[in-house]
Amino acid sequence: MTRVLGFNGYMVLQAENGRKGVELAQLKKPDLILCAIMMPGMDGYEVLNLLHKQSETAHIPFVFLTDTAEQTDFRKGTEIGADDFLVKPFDDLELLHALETRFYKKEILEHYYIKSFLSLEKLTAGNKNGKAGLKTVIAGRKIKQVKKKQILYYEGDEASGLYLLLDGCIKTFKIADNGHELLLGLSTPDDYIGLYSLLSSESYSETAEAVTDSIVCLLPREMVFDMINHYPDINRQFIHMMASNIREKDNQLLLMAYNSVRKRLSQVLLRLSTPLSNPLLFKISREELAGMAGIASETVSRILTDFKSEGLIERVGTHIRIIDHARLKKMKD
Amino acid sequence: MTRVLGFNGYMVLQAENGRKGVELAQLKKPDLILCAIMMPGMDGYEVLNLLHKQSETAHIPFVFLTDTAEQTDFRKGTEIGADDFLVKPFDDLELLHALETRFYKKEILEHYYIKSFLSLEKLTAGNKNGKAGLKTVIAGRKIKQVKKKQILYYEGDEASGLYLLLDGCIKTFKIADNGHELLLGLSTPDDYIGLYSLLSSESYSETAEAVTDSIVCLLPREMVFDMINHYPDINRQFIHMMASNIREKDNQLLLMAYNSVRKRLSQVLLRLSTPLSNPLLFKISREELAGMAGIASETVSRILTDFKSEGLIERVGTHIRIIDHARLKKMKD
DNA sequence: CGTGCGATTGAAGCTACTCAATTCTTGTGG
DNA sequence: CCACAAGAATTGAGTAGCTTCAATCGCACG
Repeated sequence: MTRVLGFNGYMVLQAENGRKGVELAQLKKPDLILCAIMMPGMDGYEVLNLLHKQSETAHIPFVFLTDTAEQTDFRKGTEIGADDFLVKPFDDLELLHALETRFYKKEILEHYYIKSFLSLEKLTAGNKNGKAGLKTVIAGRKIKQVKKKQILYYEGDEASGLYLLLDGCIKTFKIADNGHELLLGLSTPDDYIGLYSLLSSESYSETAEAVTDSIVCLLPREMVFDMINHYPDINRQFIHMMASNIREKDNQLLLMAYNSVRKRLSQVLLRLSTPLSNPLLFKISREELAGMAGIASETVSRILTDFKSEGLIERVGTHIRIIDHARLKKMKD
Repeated sequence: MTRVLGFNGYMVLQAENGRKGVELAQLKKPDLILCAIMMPGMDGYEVLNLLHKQSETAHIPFVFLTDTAEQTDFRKGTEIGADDFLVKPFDDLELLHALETRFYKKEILEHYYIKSFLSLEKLTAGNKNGKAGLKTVIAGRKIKQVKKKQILYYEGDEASGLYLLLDGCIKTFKIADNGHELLLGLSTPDDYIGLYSLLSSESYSETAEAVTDSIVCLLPREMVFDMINHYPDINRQFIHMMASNIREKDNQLLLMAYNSVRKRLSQVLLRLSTPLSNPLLFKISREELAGMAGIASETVSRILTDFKSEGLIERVGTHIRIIDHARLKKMKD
């Protein structure tokens, strides 16, 4: 591989084991890292983990090399921040192609890199001292593309960090014994995902899945705690976010407990109509609506038809447009 | 009044208006304050509010003087921390009696004063520097008795502070349109009440009512923010408390949305069995159980009878004893 | 020792769920 | 660009599970 890459104009540095590889990466800061998963001593996951804890090496694209025979935990790798997997046997062309697409994608993500910086900067609005410090703290954040329906993390996974959604839409949900899923959050750009799990324990308490193709930025666990401890503004924002969230959940709890599905669905529609880009027209699956309101998807269909005939909403294809916002709000039980 | 009190061995200081009264109180730190509600310029509520913001004057017993004719907002007064009301016309004996009971009660509450200090100290466990500072911060907290069924605060009231429950039991709930109430929290000694409302906005988002006679300690708004800003340990504890709370609420939401009332009630019973002093035997009204599980109280009765015949619980009078903890946990939908 | 509130039980009715069939959308391959 | 298939949405029928209303019972408190 070293030879092939050298012929093609790449400059290659080698390390004979995991520990030396980490040291080399920290010293030389390469443009990309290729790393085997199965290694004696420190394995690939550990290498990745270590490099991601350091802000100077966290943003370097990281590609795992793995054998077909090995049972590879792709999910684990993706979650802790691997960018790609190269499965042996692969020929020279495949190798080069993989690296090229990786570099190409990195370029695309640069745009979002700036965006994530702006979002994070917002957190410290008004705080002059230490802003330079924040820059170095957040310099090492990792930007990741998530395809539609791809899982960001599963309930029970180790909470590796906090996700900042830059583009797209991500839902978090829990699954009940009977297989129904309840949507807990529907995140839009600039929202934080997994904050509560990160702050309360070691593992995620819900599953996060991309509703549409999305771009997220992963802030590693340590970085988040650093931010909270060193930046009072961020601290305050997080506290405020959590406290507001609790109030909202209390309201939802009340709704779930004592209101008809009609009312619940109307509230869900209103909740959706605020944050989304086009405030009155949006596309969402019945399944998802059902998950948000805690009802069966068939019932959603029925009620939406009722709402339509009552002139509250309009259906444009599978899109929904809210017509009578006021009357929807005043919905009786 | 000055004359009567003087004859009876009290030393009395007078102020001609609200502003001067505040200054005098701050300067002389009296053992008790008598204050009219209706006054030109600064009214009694404002006086009380100002004095409660200062830790040196916050703990001084405060008694309002009011006319029968005046429409007095007793609730508002009690909530912002008044200890008693003297309604004119009153004779000398009534005046003296009121003051004596006030001083007597203060003495009783001294015991709880120490207890509240210990609770607060727990928050800073492990933090050595600045503990002395904390002592002065929390020195001015106010201890209050709340009788059974008395309201601590109503939903919508201005969030004047955080309550630390020292003794008794307090429930927080919201009321649905159809009149049903949903219990959001059942606090036992050492719990904080109203934290989320305080941190997220100006007003309480739920109602708090004493289930049994209780003793609470009011930490004024400013004091709480001071504590959060200056004591990283407290900050961390609060963040952790909130994050855990969110996770718990998510679980409840899931339960409410997709589980049978049987399962919901079983979970509620389990939830009750952990924090209470006697872990397996407790007394709670059907109404309250219904409020926690979000179901009708009649249904609670029915299900409890079922549980009993299935050997899961036992009813001793109106008390409930959990027999088969394990089977209750594994309850199918 | 009575009284009143809370708990229990019964009966009836309705909401929203499940299962199943049909129609509509969307994405894919030729 | 169209046809087709797979999945999503809608509609229908039947029913379980809870709620509501109402009557009776029993415990706890003064």
